Amino acid sequence: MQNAAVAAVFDEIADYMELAGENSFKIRAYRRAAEAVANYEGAIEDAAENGELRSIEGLGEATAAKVSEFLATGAVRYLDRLREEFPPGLLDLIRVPGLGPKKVSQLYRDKQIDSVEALNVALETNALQGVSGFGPKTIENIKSGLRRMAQMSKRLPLGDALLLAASIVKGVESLPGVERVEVAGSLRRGSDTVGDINLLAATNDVAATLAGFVELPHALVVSEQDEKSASVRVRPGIEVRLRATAPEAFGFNFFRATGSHAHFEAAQIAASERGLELREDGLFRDGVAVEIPTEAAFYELLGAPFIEPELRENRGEIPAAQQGRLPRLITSADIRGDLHSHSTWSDGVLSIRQMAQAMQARGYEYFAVTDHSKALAMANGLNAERLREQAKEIAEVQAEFPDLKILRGIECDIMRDGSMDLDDDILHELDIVVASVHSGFTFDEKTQTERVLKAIAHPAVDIVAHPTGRILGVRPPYDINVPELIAAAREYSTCLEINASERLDLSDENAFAAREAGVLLAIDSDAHSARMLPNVELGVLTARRAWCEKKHVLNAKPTAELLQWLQRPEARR
DNA sequence: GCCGTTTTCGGCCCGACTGTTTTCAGTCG
Repeated sequence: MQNAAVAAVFDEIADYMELAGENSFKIRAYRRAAEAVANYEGAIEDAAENGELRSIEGLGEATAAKVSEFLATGAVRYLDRLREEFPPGLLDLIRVPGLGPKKVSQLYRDKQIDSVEALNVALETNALQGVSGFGPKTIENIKSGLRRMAQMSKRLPLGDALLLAASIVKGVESLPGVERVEVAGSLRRGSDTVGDINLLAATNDVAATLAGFVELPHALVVSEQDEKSASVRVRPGIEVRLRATAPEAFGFNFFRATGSHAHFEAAQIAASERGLELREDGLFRDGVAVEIPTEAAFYELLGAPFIEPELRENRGEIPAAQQGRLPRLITSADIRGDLHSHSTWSDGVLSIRQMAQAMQARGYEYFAVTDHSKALAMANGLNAERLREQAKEIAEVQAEFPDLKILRGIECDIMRDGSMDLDDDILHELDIVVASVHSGFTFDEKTQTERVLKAIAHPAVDIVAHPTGRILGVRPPYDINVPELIAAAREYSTCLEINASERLDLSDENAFAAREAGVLLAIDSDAHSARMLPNVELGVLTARRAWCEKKHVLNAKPTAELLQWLQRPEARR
C-alpha cells in the first residue's frame, strides 16, 4: 500500500510551493490531493492499475499523472526539481512556530539560513537584528518556538510510536531463535508520548537475535550493544531497545522491562514486606532466585493479582491490588459510540452518510455529527441556518441506518469572552453540544480558565472537548487551571473529553483527577475521516491510565442511558 | 491545480490577531 508515500510526495510538493510563493489555490490543490490519496479506502496502486485515479475526488490530470509516475519510477521529477531548488532544511524551518513560508524564504534569501541549526546560530549571534520584519517580539517568538520544538521532537506521540513499534516487532519476530516479542516500557503502559521504544524477545539464541536486530532495515545507527540487549536509533532522537531473554525468564523480564521505575520501587517495598528481595536481576528468597514464568506469577508473590501495565505508575496500584480493589479497566470493546466527529459540512472529508457507514462498520450504536461552528471560518463552520439545513440530511441518513442512532450536534467554538459562538435557541435544538477553544491560546491562566468555566456552566453544553488545547508533538497546553475546570464540570454535570486524535487531551493525569472528582469523561475520535476512527483506542489507553471503568465514560453507556444523560435538566439549570 | 445542476472560465478557505508598520504582511486555526 503506497497511499502514505504518495500523500507525502504531494505534501512535500505543497511545502516547496509555499516557499516558492506559488498561487495559494494551487498549493491547496496539492494538499487536497495528498488528503485524497491518504484517505482513499483502497490501495492507490490498485486504483492506478484499474485506471480509476481520475475518479478520486481531488485528483486531476496533473496529480493523477504524478501518482502514476511515482508508482512506476519511485520518484516524481517535479518534486526532484523542487528539491534541487531549495535546501531540505527549509521544510523544518516552516514548522517552527512563528515562522511561515514567507519569513523562511526571506531568511534564506537575506541571511542564507537554510536549517534549524543555522537559525539557532543566527539567533545566538544576533544576526537577525535589523532584518526587516524581524523585530524584537518576532525574534523572541521564534526563540520560544524553537525551544518548544526541541522539547517535543525528542518524544514520539503514542499513536506514531505504536505504529513504528508494530513494524519493528514484525522484523524481530522473523529473527533466528525468536519465540515471542512484546512491546514493553512506557509504550506498553500507554504513555501519551514515548522517548524510547522498549521491546522484549524470548529467544533460544540471544546472540543471533541481537545480531539480527541491529541489522534490521529500521536501524540507522547502533547506539549500544551488550550480551543481553541492543539499542538502535531509528530516527533522530528515537531509540529502540531490544532485550533478549531465555523463554523461561520472560515473565520477570517482561515485568522489569515494562516499568515504570516508580512502580518497580513500590514493588520492591511490597516484596520486602513479604520477605523477598526484588532486584534488577530477579526476585530472591533467602538469596535464591525465584522462578517467575509469567507476570501474573510475579504479582502473586506480592499477594496481588495481575496489574495491568497502564496502572503501573505508582498511583496506589499495588495496595489496591493487594486489597482486591483494582478497577475493571475500560476496554475498546466497551465503547459504544463516538460523540465528536466531522463531516464535509465543515472540514471533514466524508459525508454524513459515509461517516455513518464507517461508524456502523465499527459496531457502534450511535455517533454525533459535530461539525465546527461559524467562528472557525477556515473550517467552513456552520451558522444556525446551515445547522438547520444539515438536520434534514441527518434525518435522511438516519432513516437509512435504523440500528445506528445519529445525534445532531455541533462542536461550538468558545469565544474569547467565554460565550458560545451560536445562540442558545439553536444550541438547545441540538441533541448534543461539544464546546471547544480554537483561538486565544496565549491568554493568561486566569482569563483562559474563566473563559472555559463559562462554557462548562453553559446549560446547553454537554461536553468540553480537548480542554487544555495541547497537540502532541506540536503544541503544549495553554495556561489553564485544570482543577478549577474539574470542579466546575462536577458542579454543572458537564462531561470532559479525552480527545483521542493527536491530542490525548485530557492527559492521563488530568483524566485521573477528573474521574476521582466524579466527572464523567467522553473518549472521542474527533475524526475528520474514517481513517481516524480507530484513534479512539489511544483514548482508551489514556482512560485506562486514569483508572477508568466503563461507568466513568459517557460513550460507554448504552443508547438509552446516553439519551437520558443528555436530558439531565435538574442538574443543569 | 481542480472542478462543473451557472461546465472549459473563474472561483476556490476566511477572519482575526500580532508585530511591524505608517497602512499592512505574515501567521494561525
